[in-house]
Amino acid sequence: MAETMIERRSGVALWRQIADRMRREIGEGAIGSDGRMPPEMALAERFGVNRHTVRTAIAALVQEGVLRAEQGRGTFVEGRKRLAYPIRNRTRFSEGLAGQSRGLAADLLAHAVEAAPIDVARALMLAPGSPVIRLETRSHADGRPVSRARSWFDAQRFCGMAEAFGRTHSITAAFRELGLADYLRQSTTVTARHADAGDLGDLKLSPGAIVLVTIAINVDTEGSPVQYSETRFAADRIELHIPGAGTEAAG
Amino acid sequence: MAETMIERRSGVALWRQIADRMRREIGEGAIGSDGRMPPEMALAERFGVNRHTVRTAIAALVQEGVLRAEQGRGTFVEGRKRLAYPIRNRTRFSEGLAGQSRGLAADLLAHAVEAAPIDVARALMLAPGSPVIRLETRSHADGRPVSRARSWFDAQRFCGMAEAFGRTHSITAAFRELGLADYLRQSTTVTARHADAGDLGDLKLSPGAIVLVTIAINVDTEGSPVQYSETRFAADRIELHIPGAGTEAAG
DNA sequence: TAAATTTGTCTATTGTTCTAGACAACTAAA
DNA sequence: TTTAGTTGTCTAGAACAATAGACAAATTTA
Repeated sequence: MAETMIERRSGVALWRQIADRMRREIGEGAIGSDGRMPPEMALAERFGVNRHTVRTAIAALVQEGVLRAEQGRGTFVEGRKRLAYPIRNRTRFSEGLAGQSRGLAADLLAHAVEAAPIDVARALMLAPGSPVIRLETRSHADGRPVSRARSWFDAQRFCGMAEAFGRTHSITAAFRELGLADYLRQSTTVTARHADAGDLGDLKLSPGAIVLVTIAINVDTEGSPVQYSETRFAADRIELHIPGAGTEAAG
Repeated sequence: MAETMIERRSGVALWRQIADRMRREIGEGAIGSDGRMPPEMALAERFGVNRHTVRTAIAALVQEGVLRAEQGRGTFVEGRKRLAYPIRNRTRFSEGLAGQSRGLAADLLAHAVEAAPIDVARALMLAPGSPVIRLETRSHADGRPVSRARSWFDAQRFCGMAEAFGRTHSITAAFRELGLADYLRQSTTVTARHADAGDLGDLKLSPGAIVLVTIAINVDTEGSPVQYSETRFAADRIELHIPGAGTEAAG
């Protein structure tokens, strides 16, 4: 059934009325509060117009940066405040974003066992060329990808890492399955650069977008390195928060 | 030169943008403050659109009652608050409306010398059939007609009344030219009825409109009647205000 | 893999808005 | 009376908005 608020022949195009209304309802959280918009057909039915009219309205909001449409998946709310990703001694993906977003998830894009590159070997305190497990993961919040990480682990110590992550979708949980109950962030380096082709695809970015890159080393409670990772965050969706020195006790 | 505030392809029709803007500027007094709108061509040029587009905007405001268009004359601001026409011992047309409106004016529609009808003779304390001057006048405020009066004067005492009014466009000034320095309102009777054909034409009313009719007698400072008049006010443009008994001293 | 869901693209048609020009009708001023 | 200025009406076409249907492309689910 059609809504009452859409007026025809009013001098204001239907798509403009619908776009204005959707923007307002998104702002109020009345629609797309989970980050996902109803399908175009549902909106068309709700407003009593043709699907193409709704598409024109959506296109206007995409242009404004309010929405983002993904073929085959749906239309999502864009342009909300950046999520604050805290970097501290105990940096955990889902803990850090919990409360700020819904639909937190991480998935495994690829994994391999390879000889450690120099950087990785040095960070993990392994001999160059030692076997390491490389995990390519991607994380989502509010139904949109926010980060893409490439992590390396000592292949001997964390043998079933890829499988454990595939089951649990969590580094923390995978570590626990493999006998590592706790780990701490030893160091984090932050840089920024333009998104490359891989970022564009995996993070659904537009050409020219910026990614924040963190290079991090996690260590166990003994101080031995357990993970070296390079993470790319979509800079328009995430900001990194480094708490002051006093906020958290050192490990 | 075109205004900057009119956006094309915005989903809001040009005529709607122009109508909204004109309504606002009228309310602020920035346009049509004298009751008269610029010609359609001037508006079209100002907004950088075709004359027909301006006409659509005007038609919308006419529909709202904000404007009134008169073929051959122009477009005028309508629907403002009724002007308050005060009725007191010293009732003077232009004094009463001064400060409420601009463009006050009165013009002579017709005049004649005739034998006094019974009502008129009684009011003017003349013998029935005595010669009287009949003046048909019309008054404007804010560029629109507000009243239409038929007045009778003693033809002997006020011989050149029609000519004096024709020169001065004012009963008060005409009286003064003819030696009557001051006069007072003796009585006023108010009724209301539907506009007749003459009202429709002279006051530019729509069929079904209402006119307030006042029947008044003015007297000189001696108490002798000098004017008998029947005035028809456009009820949607004028309201009559009769001050309380204490507001003005009796003559 | 297959089916269902969802967004993207294309064609065609209809209705609305805007432009353009001409002329009629009316008013006011010269 | 004539002229200029103004609103009213008509026709025609271009640009934009909305509808309708079909199918492609991508993703998710069964």
